[in-house]
Amino acid sequence: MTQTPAGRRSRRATILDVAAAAGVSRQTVTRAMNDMPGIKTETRQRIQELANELGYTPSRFAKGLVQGARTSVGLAIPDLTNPYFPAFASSVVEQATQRGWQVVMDDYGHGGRNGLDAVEHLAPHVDAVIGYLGGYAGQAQAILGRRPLIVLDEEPGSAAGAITFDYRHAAELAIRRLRSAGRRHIAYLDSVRGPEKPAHEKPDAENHADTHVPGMAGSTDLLPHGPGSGDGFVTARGRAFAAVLAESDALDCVAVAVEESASAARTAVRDLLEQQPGIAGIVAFNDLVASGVLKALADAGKRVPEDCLVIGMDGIPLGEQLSPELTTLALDLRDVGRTAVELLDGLLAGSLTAGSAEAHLTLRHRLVVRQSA
Amino acid sequence: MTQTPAGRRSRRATILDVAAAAGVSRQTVTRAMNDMPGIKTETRQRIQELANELGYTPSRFAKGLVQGARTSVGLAIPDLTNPYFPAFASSVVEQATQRGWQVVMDDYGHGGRNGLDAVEHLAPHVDAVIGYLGGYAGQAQAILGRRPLIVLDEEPGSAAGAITFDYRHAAELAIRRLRSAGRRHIAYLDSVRGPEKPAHEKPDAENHADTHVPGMAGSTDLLPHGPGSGDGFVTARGRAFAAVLAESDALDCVAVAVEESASAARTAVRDLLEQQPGIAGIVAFNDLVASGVLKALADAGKRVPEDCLVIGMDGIPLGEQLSPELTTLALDLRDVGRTAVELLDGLLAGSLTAGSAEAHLTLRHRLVVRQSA
DNA sequence: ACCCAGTTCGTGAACGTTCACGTTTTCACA
DNA sequence: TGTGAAAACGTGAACGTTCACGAACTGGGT
Repeated sequence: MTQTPAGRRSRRATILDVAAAAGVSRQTVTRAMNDMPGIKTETRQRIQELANELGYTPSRFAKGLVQGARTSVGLAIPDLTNPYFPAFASSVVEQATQRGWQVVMDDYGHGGRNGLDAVEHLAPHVDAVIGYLGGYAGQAQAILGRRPLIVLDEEPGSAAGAITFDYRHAAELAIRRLRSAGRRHIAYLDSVRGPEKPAHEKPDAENHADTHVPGMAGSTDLLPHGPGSGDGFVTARGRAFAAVLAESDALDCVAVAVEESASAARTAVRDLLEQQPGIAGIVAFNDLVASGVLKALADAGKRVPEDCLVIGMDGIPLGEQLSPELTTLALDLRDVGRTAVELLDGLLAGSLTAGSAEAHLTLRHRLVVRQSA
Repeated sequence: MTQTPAGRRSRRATILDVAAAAGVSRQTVTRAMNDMPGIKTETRQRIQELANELGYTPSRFAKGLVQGARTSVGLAIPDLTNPYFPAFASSVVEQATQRGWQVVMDDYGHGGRNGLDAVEHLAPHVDAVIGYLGGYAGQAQAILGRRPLIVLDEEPGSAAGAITFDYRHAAELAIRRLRSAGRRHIAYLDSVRGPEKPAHEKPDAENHADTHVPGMAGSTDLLPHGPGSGDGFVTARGRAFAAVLAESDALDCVAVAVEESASAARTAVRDLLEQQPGIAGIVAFNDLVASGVLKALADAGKRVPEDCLVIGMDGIPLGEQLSPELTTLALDLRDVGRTAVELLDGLLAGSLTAGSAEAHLTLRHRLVVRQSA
């Protein structure tokens, strides 16, 4: 009937091709393919073999069109290579799979793309998005329309839901630890990465800026003085640390902002120690940076924790493997992923309303004491 | 017209709802939504606003049905939490995105699922699959029918394409290094994870098996004696190491199989060193295991590399942060991901035929010499 | 007033599947 | 040999969009 020569196959086989080959109707093929009742076991097998032979695969589009969508969620992540994200992504995938959802993933860190590009890429294919967008919550929600968006580590704006972190609490834990160990002269090693930094600007690893902050009660003016200023407190984490610092008794803290890598941190701390050898405690933007700090301290012949305490942040698995093992402000990243999916589930089910207070959760770090502090 | 009350929305808005609201036809709405020519800018804007207001999102199913599929590839990965995989996954996503494809991801490591479950879960939604399936290449390809499957670290079987690794070459590199350093008494620390091990069997970290293998030329009988035997060479990596070992001059090698974690490796090596303090070189299944080896050696007061060399495998970023920094048989995981996507691209474009020799690539490790060996 | 070209918009058909029925076949039992 | 119910199978309609084409409207030049 068809003009297609036997050997070649010009277009995908459809259900009608199988039906014709088996001498039955569409519906019978449907019954065979989906293991529905009301069909003889014999014909079912015959059809399945025939389908296999013809290379027939049901069109997911036709199926979705008539059956209504299975939920598919987009997952936007800046960089899987950063050890912070895999545990989170893994947890999201696990939770979504449990619910029978599928996860369309975009790692937008490479090739100069940003969180908004990721959402634009995902939007046509998904019913919702979960992601670390780095400041594009509002615009992303506009692209998605009524479909729920869960942003992480960012104020929700117009997004349907959000998970943020209590960085003030984390800072309090770190500072309390430093003070109870009697360390007065400390440093905060921030990341140069602000929330909306253009992706193509490659930060210079050598070019870091020091800012001396004589901590004194009442002085809360520790936010960046302006764009491009030399202040070392750049990120939300850093600013929270500065704020808590200002409210507490006099601690002498110097802030340095470096590229978010171990090697950049290593050179930065080397330079810092030359200028200020008396530093007795260092809090790092994250564990990756902290690992560079440990290396620099070892280079300088300082003992950790005796001469200088080191506290990291995030609690990635790397920390346990370092020596000394890293004390860190840990986040249960699998818990973060699970919570994000639960939020989304609530929004999709209607038990939660988009933009409501219940759809904005704040999680806390806990201090995991190992060897470095 | 519709019975839907204004406040509630019972079903998704369709293109007809927008058309009715704007007083135009379907086609005009299509033109407006897809930025096609042949429409007044004024009406275009009016329709877009209206669509936004009604929460209209074009059905991806209807669109796909009429336009023909955008390629969507499934990515099956055993465990994103294992630092081996993120770089690979990230690279696959990057390459796929560059081609305008989307990636549906499944991390099947949690909840007792295996590679076959992952493919079953992905199959209805994708046009192809790339993945580490751990021995299910054949059955997975059967599920996918004519859709191409690229398996990694596994013989292709009936799969369309495959990427395997030259573990013999890696073993040669390691052994050459050990011998040129004059180390005769060595150990291989394998993983207990065989290729098709049932997922629910949780290996006991304490229960590892030693096997003493007096290396001698000609003795190639180093494969496992049977299921559950105590032989330490369990994995493809281990067996390749054993084979190369047997072909080379006498090296005294003990093989131990442990759970694939740093802590398990640590205790195993502790025990091993008590029995055989003279071990002067250790090759580990992967870098994670190697990091445990480093800890155990430090515990025992051994200096690395003076007293004992340590060589890891995979070249994950962790290795650089350890002290001493880990010498390792590195794989460029981004390259692996890129190659997998290129293979798939060739298969989809027809420039490569499924199951052909050209569709089976073998990549090699290279020895990255750092401090530990 | 007329025509023509270009612009703007509308209509039938098709994509491939499932759903809700309706029709035929089977078969055990009276 | 009917009979009736259950099993097996078939048919129109619908899902929501785009494609190919055709119709109507616009405006400038004669």
